[in-house]
Amino acid sequence: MAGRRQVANDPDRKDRIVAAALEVIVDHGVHKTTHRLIAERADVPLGSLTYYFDGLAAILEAAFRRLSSTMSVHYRQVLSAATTRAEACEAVAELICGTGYATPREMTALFEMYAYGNHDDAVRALGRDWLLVSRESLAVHFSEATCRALDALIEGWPMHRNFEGAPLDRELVLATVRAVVDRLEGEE
Amino acid sequence: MAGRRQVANDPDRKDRIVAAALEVIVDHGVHKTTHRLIAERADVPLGSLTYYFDGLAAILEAAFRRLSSTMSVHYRQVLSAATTRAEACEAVAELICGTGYATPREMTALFEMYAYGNHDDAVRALGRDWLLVSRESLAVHFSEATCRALDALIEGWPMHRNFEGAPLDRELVLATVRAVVDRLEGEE
DNA sequence: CAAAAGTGTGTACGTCTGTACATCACCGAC
DNA sequence: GTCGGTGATGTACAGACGTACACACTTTTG
Repeated sequence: MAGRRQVANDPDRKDRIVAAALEVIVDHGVHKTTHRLIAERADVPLGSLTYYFDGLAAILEAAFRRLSSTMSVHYRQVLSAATTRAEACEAVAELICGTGYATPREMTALFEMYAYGNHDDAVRALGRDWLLVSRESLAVHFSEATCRALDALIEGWPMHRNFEGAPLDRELVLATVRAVVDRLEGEE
Repeated sequence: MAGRRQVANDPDRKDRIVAAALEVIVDHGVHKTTHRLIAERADVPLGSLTYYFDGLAAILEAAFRRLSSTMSVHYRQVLSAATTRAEACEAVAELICGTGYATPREMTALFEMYAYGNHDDAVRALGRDWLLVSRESLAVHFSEATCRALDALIEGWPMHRNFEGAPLDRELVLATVRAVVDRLEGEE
């Protein structure tokens, strides 16, 4: 009978590969992401990639999984810290305007994920999950209808910031959020 | 002196290539878009692509230019048909929920464009232009601040529809649009 | 100790890629 | 007719790609 399994020499090597893959995706785009670029970035031999992963698609899926996981955490943190409706509105504005969620690099990665998800079932599922997570975080404070509307704002507005390059007008964002919340939830 | 220039055998061949490129992008994603796939789809010889375009990047740029042009037209049509504020709100809801703007295939193409734009300056500029066009179309009916908020909704909401697969709740969309407009423009 | 088993790596291979370019088909000028 | 000259194409090629796999190394087993 086989005894205790041996321990990997470098247990977090797999994680390093995934992290490196995400960086390559952000810097070059999925369309120019290759085994060799990732291996170089992660400082591991080329063979490691095929040893730990079943092809490039598996690496990309792991990278995007990491991305959505990272963002979900911050997303939930910001929203769960709010206790009143007013605070929740400010939290939403913070998500839209702030630099914590959706840094420029994360936005780039998110675009790549959305685009790639349309051609890869596993990543598409990841996108759906991410949608549900964000909606659940909002659902603590708002009705389902309001969640859908706010979610659209949270996704759409940072996209514009990404193209314009200029920071968003926080007052305007907050006013819009409050307008939606007041209307759909009923004033106060 | 050289006489009249000869006429191309197939003057709209270049257009066919661009159209085919966009289809390949939608079906396979930019990351799997190749000269050969495009040529096959357009039913032109491989050599035509290098004859008409300076590399794959140029083809992709032309394809995305075609996309944003197509969408701009419909976008403007829907918005310019409105004469009152109420009609303009319904036009915005139509853009978000309707099947004319942002068919599933167009949404996929748009994702590819946004993702690719982060790695190609020409396409990035295209994204900025598209942003300005949509904002100008809205500016006919609304203030600049309102345009920004509505634009975020118009971009963000169809993204969700894309992932959920289910059609949007038109009543909810319309109510949200009105909420934003009423608050930012002042009630009536 | 030797042997076996498992972990990790460097290299080599077949395929596919973008692109250059010699070549062809066609048309107007003479 | 012959002869450029231009639009267009099929092919060939160098390089990059994903991936398989023989091999080396380390640890456990006997």
